Amino acid sequence: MHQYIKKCPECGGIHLVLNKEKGEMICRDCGLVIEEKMIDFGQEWREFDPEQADKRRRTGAPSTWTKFDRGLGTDVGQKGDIYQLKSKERNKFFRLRKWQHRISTAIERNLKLALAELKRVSSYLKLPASVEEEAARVYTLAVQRGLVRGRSMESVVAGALYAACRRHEVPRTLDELSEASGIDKKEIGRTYRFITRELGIRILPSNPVDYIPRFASALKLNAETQSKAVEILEKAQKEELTSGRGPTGIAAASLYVAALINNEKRTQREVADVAGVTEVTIRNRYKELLRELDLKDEIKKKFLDEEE
DNA sequence: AAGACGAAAGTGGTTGA
DNA sequence: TCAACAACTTTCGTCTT
Repeated sequence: MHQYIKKCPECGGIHLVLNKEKGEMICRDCGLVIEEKMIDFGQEWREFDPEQADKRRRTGAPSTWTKFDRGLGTDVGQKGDIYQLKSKERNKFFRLRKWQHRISTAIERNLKLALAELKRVSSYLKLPASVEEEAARVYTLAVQRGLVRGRSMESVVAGALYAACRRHEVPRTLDELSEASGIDKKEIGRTYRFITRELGIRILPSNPVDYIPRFASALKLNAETQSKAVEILEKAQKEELTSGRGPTGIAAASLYVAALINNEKRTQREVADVAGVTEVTIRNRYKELLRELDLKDEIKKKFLDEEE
């Protein structure tokens, strides 16, 4: 995925994300899909010898994880043709059908419900289709491995969504997921950790920069301030101020400082609210930022400018 | 009166024995 | 499995605008 600094026509956010798999440009702020028709004709794999070519080439109907059977359902014959068979064969068919029924109903019924819930939550959060798809995939795997047993379906859905968001660098906080799904934050965190561990999904630590656009637009800060915040954030990362700290706190502090510098002052309270952290955390990060980066000068300069 | 600041105690999660 | 630990929160009193 590559990130473009480009303005979103819908919400004015500056971060558009190109998703090559789906050929979409997605706005991280509002989830607007900008160029759905963009097509990547390239292969994502390379062939070095015929054996690999055999393994890697494939084709078939497009399949999707957001349908409970990935749009590839098969039923053991229902129609009249089975009555042409001898009774022995017929019994076999009935047996197969019964088995298929047993296996599939449990999982399928669960999936149908779960995917409906998943759709609900993801549209509430305005998540792009690619994330929804990813979450559906994760959930399906979880069901097949029996990881849902003992956990509520909803919490696993929420956990899958959270994981999908992180992977696609469209992070939502646990609080937001919690609000959208009505599941306790802790519960989501727990199932999230559980299913990612069990399924061996690797997730990069979330990057504070990813939060900037959304917070900024929630605070109605202009694009300049956003860029400033990103700039500050990058400096902070160089100084290793970011490791170990909660990404939202750092993002919030950078925005707060950037807003000060750009004469778009917001109170700590306002920033804290949209970022889902407390004022205290912002203050701590903000102090560190001032101390470690030479932002003091910039703020001083700003005041000098005002006096003129 | 509202916002900013900082100290102190509490909470939940991670880590390492 | 338990204790130490860091990050973050809550709460509250004080200072500044």
